[in-house]
Amino acid sequence: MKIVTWNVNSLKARHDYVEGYLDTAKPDVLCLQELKLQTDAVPRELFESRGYHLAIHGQKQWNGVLIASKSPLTDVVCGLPGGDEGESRLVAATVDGIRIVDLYCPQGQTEDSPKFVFKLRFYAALQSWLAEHLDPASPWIVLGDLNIAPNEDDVWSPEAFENVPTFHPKEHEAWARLCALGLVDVVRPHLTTGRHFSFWDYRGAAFRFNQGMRIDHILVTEPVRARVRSGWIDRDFRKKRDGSKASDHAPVGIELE
DNA sequence: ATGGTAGCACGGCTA
Repeated sequence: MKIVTWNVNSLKARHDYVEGYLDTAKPDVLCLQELKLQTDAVPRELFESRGYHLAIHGQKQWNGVLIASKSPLTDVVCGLPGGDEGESRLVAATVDGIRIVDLYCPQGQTEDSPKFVFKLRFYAALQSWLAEHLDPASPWIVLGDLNIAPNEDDVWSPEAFENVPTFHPKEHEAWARLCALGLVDVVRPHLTTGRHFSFWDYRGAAFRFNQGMRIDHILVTEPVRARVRSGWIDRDFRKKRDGSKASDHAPVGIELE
């Protein structure tokens, strides 16, 4: 069972990329972020013609999340109570007995920005919501663009990102609180060599210089962790294809037994 | 040099 998370930076602009990904990678579950489309504007046929079921929490212009799954999706929940301030940043569903939470967490802009306050509030609400619903002894997957680089080797320059959102001590505390609920990063152990990032800014030829960050993650509870056979980042999908532009994020995936 | 690029939507915000 192959499960993938991908911030596509507009599903409309990335329609052909997603199509190419579905047909080559053939994920069983594909969780997308930054659809930048209302729910009824999502091109359902792109997924349904390939046998996927959909759970969509869309939004015009910004945000928007979606779960596509070969197996039926049940108990769909949209939105994070008390945390998302009406923005579409969380969709959850159960697939083959696994609870999957697809997240697009706020980016935070700068340390002194109201956006950073929003980000920390979002994480506090996420922590409360998970503490209420998640049982660490049951199979859960919390994934998506979490907009946090948890370790020094998850940013291309820890010096440049000191006290900067996405690599801020307060975010590292939020990350630690998530892990304390019984969640563990199952991708990182499979990235054994080099600097492995999932996001590269469009500016400054960052991808060419591999000046990126690892901010897209897959966290799981123990029953899922025991089934993980591999984890990876599909770096090639950050490259241009047939002259069309890529998302600034690459897909991140795991394979379950 | 407070830059650079992309997407949405057509001026300016967000990332």
